[in-house]
Amino acid sequence: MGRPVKFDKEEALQTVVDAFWRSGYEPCSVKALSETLGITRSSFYNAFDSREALYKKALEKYFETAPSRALSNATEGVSVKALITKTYQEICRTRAEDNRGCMAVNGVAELCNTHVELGSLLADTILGSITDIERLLKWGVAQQELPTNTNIHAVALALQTLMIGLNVLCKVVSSETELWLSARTTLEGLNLLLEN
Amino acid sequence: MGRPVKFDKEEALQTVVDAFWRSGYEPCSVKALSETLGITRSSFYNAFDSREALYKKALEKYFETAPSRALSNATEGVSVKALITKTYQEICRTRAEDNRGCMAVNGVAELCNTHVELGSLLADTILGSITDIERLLKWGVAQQELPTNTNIHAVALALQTLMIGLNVLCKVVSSETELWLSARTTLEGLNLLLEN
DNA sequence: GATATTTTGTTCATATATGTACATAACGAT
DNA sequence: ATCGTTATGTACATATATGAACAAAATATC
Repeated sequence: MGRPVKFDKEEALQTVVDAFWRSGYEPCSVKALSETLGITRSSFYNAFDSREALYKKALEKYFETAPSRALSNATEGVSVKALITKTYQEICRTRAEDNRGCMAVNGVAELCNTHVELGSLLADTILGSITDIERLLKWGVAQQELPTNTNIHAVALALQTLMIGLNVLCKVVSSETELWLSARTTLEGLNLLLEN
Repeated sequence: MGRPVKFDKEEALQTVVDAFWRSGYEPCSVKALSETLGITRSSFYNAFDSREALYKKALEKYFETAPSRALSNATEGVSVKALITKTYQEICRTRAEDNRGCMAVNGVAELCNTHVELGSLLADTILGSITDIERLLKWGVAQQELPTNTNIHAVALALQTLMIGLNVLCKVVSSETELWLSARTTLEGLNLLLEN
């Protein structure tokens, strides 16, 4: 059944994730990506329908290991404060290592005003993340970990804003300690800090 | 003497600010900018040394009217809490109007990993902003508006992170009410909210 | 080993992008 | 009106970028 592909498609996708993540969408031309992968543009177009489609696939793959998945994948019953504290610590740790920030946040900043299709896709991921945080906070109220009068939506917005801020700040402030100082201060103010 | 310039340079610079601000650095090629300005590339290169140099000038002009200048230009004696509250309200208001965010924050997200020169310039503006906020908070402590044990650096980092977060979030959440809900919640937690 | 199938390599066509070079145009000054 | 000066318009050279078209290569199946 036809000539076999010369390169590992999964490995290539990971390479592409790293490229989009670090450099953004526009700097990664089909030519540049193809050269990075060591394939011709011809093979590129054959393997991945288009650069836009590939970016979408890369974004999905990115989310498989993004620190924020801990908030989305949480199950009812966990300590909400502990989970939030740990997740933001993890964000600070990983973002301080490299300084690429979050691929989705980078994408929002780069594309929301220039690329209709990807811009709204990225916007939706942020909105979805806010919804996930709201779900988590509701559990926290239900299990009496958080005050009954907690403004779920307001706190979720504040948490998402914090996450976005950290993911951009890490490009300027590369110390994990400094990033965590920022996050910790905000979380404490929101009464969501619970270090073990 | 010599042939007079055909276009208003100040007006052109403002147009360029808007273009860089909305679309980012890379999408604004010399060709695109020249066409927007209605001049030839020849005139462009003659008027502005390079695209990079023009971006720097545009960034300066941007800061002349950025909402955050209120924090940098503040003089000793003002109510720190009131100023901070008002400034963040103003940020939410203006960012909700258009959804361009902050030109510097956009630039950090886009360029810090791809453009050494502009990347570090933009990073420095963010670091400078943190210093400005620290100065303000010190006044607040000195005039006993803020507690003596205030961790100046930590709160400044948190405020800067909030500002960055809002300036990206506004590309996704275009309601002033929602943005302010996020900002208000964080400021309240930091004990910096003082609405009049 | 001939064939169908799929990837790969090459070429074509076209548009963008940058920077330079040089001729021309439009002014002020003498 | 000529000259120096500066902006502008045009042209040149080169590199990037995209997408399609088509030939060539490499496999599985028969």
